[in-house]
Amino acid sequence: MTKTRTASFQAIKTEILGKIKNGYWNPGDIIPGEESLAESYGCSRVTVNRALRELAEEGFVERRRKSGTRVSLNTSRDARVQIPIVREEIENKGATYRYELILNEEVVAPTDVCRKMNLQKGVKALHIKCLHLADEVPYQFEDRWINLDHVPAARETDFSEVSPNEWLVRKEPFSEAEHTFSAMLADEETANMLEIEKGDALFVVERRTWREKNSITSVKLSFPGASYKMTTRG
Amino acid sequence: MTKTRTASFQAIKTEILGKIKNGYWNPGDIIPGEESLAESYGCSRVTVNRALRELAEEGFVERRRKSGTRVSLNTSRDARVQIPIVREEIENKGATYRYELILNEEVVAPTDVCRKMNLQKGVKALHIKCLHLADEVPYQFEDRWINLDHVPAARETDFSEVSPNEWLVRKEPFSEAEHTFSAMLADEETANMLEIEKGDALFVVERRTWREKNSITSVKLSFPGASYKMTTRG
DNA sequence: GAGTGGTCTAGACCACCTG
DNA sequence: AGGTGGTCTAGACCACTCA
Repeated sequence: MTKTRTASFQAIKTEILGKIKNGYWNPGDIIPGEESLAESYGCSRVTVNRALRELAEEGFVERRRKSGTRVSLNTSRDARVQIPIVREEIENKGATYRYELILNEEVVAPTDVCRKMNLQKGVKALHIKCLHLADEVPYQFEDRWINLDHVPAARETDFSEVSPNEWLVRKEPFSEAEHTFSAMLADEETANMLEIEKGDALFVVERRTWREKNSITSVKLSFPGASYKMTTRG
Repeated sequence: MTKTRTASFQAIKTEILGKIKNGYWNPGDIIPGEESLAESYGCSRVTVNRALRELAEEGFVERRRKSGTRVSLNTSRDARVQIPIVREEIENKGATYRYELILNEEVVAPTDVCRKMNLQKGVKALHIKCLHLADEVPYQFEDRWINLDHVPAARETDFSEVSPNEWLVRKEPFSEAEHTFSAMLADEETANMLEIEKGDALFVVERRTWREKNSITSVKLSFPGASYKMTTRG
């Protein structure tokens, strides 16, 4: 109603969010349609549309054609996590980055890897293990499988120079990624690699990426738990 | 050029992303202006604008007035993490949720908590410990501090019935939050609470929230590492 | 079938940044 | 000072979904 002079989708977003916050509209309620809101805010429908679209992206409302826009029931919130490139992450801390290739072989993928990457049984894939160091201190142990069907170029790449992480980012950008975070105890191999004790805490990130529904890679990144923190704002 | 019949910002996004992926435009390169792209795609500038705006949000390009749009140098990407409400998380798995209050006292906050919550030394705050169970199995141990200066109502709330998590969400659902994920070994108290062994792996989420720059709460959530996974798509 | 959101257009003005 | 992105408008058509 109060037509803010600097009328904008931003102001409308804030106003609508305010009405959700203070209980004017409750979870599950349907809020007025775009047209009606546009009229009451004295702006065009496109502007209201953008405000609502962004609120929907941020999870505050849910929209459906015909039935309209309603305040989300689900109170959970999205937060953004930055998934950095290891090298950049280390260098941003002012440390010197070093990379060490441990293993690079084309072998038949074990069944759990086949499942994760939608591979047929018995198909060969590229298995790579490597270590990322910050100022010569082990920082991250990487255990990766690459789908050679979709990334054949990986076969002829010299991963002793470039880390598969960076190479893939540059050559094979992904469209979809799935990350799983968990905590576990270090097994012997990982402990040796990271120069910690077997049974120490590990922060583990498992990442699977796809390009147009084609599986590209599946990787397990292990960090010494005490040292790794990932921060996000939400 | 090839005006896709279903011409759309989406198609333009894909096309531009393709040119970034296949190296037609490299990181750091400036890509043509909106007007020029609009002309070559045979669409309006607003449509190109939306495509580029979303690519910028997703981190593929960076935009600045006057200087234009360039392909991002920083290859890191944002992913979205869902931070669920414990009860919903458990119930969504089909398990029965139960909540148990362990501790609820108003005490002088230790220095590390003061620092985290911007409290003056010697100020009292509400300290709550509680346990969330799924089908009677300990699922999450919560160790929380609430700032009574900004949330005085917490003093008179009966947290044996409502978990502080849900109570706060209902009272102040839209505060700013910061999350830190890490892995650590269970200390004795946490191990007892979660019915695991001391030294087992824990997945730890620390969350701090604010309302208008006023610190509300600081909480440490511990999960048995092997059982907790947090998934994200990006 | 009808109502709502999803998107597009053409033209316009503004705000910011850089040279 | 001028170029580029940021946003707004009015009107239009489409697509999905619910009754």
